[in-house]
Amino acid sequence: MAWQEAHKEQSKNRILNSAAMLFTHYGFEKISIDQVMKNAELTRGAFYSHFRSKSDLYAQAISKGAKVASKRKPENCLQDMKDFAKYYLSTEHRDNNYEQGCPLAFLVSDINQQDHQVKKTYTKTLKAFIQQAQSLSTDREKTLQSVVLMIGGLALSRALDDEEFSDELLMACKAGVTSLSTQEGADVS
Amino acid sequence: MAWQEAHKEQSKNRILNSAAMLFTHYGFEKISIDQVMKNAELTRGAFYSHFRSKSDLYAQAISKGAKVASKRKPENCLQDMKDFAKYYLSTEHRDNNYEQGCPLAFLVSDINQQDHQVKKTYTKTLKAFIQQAQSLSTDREKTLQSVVLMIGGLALSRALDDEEFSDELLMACKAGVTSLSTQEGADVS
DNA sequence: GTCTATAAATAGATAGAC
DNA sequence: GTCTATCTATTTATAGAC
Repeated sequence: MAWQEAHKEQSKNRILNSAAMLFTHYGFEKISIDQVMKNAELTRGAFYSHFRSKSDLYAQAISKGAKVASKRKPENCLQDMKDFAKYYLSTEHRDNNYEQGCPLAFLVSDINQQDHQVKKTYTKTLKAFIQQAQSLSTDREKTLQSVVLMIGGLALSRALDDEEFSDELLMACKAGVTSLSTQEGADVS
Repeated sequence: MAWQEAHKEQSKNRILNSAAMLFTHYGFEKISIDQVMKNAELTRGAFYSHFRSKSDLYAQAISKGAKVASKRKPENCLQDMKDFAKYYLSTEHRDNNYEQGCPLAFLVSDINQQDHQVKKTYTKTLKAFIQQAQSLSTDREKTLQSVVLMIGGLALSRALDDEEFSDELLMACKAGVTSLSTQEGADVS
């Protein structure tokens, strides 16, 4: 790869990381292109050399953000759903103590308002997320239920003003995922 | 009540219904005060006689919207969770064929970005929703899991670009709620 | 209480220099 | 590719007439 291409790739990555962080922390509509670029240590004018529009950035940031969140999870998470849920439904994730939260949960109800490309990318990202969870399971229906308990539970817990209540909700969802994966061991047909 | 007060109350109700409808259909940030007022057949200037700010309207619209959604549900819904889930997780609700969708699901990931009053109202509204579900159940943890499957499942299904996949997700959540309420009958301790 | 008019700020996107 | 400067549109909120 030529020097110029490598430099461009590097800039684009800085913009994407900046966007994924800011969008998950503050929401897509609340963040301007100017803020994204300043955080990436660039200026507004340079933006359009990398993306066609703010919406184009959104789609790519969702994909990127989910990959980063995926790499962050603990090593033993791939062993069973229970460990994965413990990480995903942690208070640290809810309170966004990581650099980026999972876009699937943090932005879920915003996606319906966006254009085709954003919805398409979100759908693809959720499918990959389910695929990953499915590898720890045999029953697709139970996998879907676990995924909804995780993404939905995290999203709901973030909307609440009552920490004790929010904690209770996270715990109930973790217990739900555990229960679903335990049922699999003793499958009844 | 004097005529003037009754008139004011009527105007405020028109604004609230307009806002609850537009916010759930198009999102809070995408809708301007001007659009809310035009839909309520009033002009922008009149808005501030009823609400202190757009955020104030948001909080009250969430509360109002949840009440309207609650009144809409079929008669037999109060009998068991299964019937309630069938209504809540229907494709009609997902596709927003009603005048207003349930704000708890339609706006869930937007709430975290709003001010204290909005989060407070959302929390109170969710608690009332759970209270209603709790009356059909004995196990609080299972009630919370069912509520997350419903609100989270509906929110997720709305973000998807793939109708078949979205339908599958709704079905899995309905099955999850059914399974949870069936487990209650044969409680194992 | 409702209207018209306007203030004041911010946003997405483009133009042109280097 | 990145910069500064600017265009154009939209927004929340306020002022003052009726």
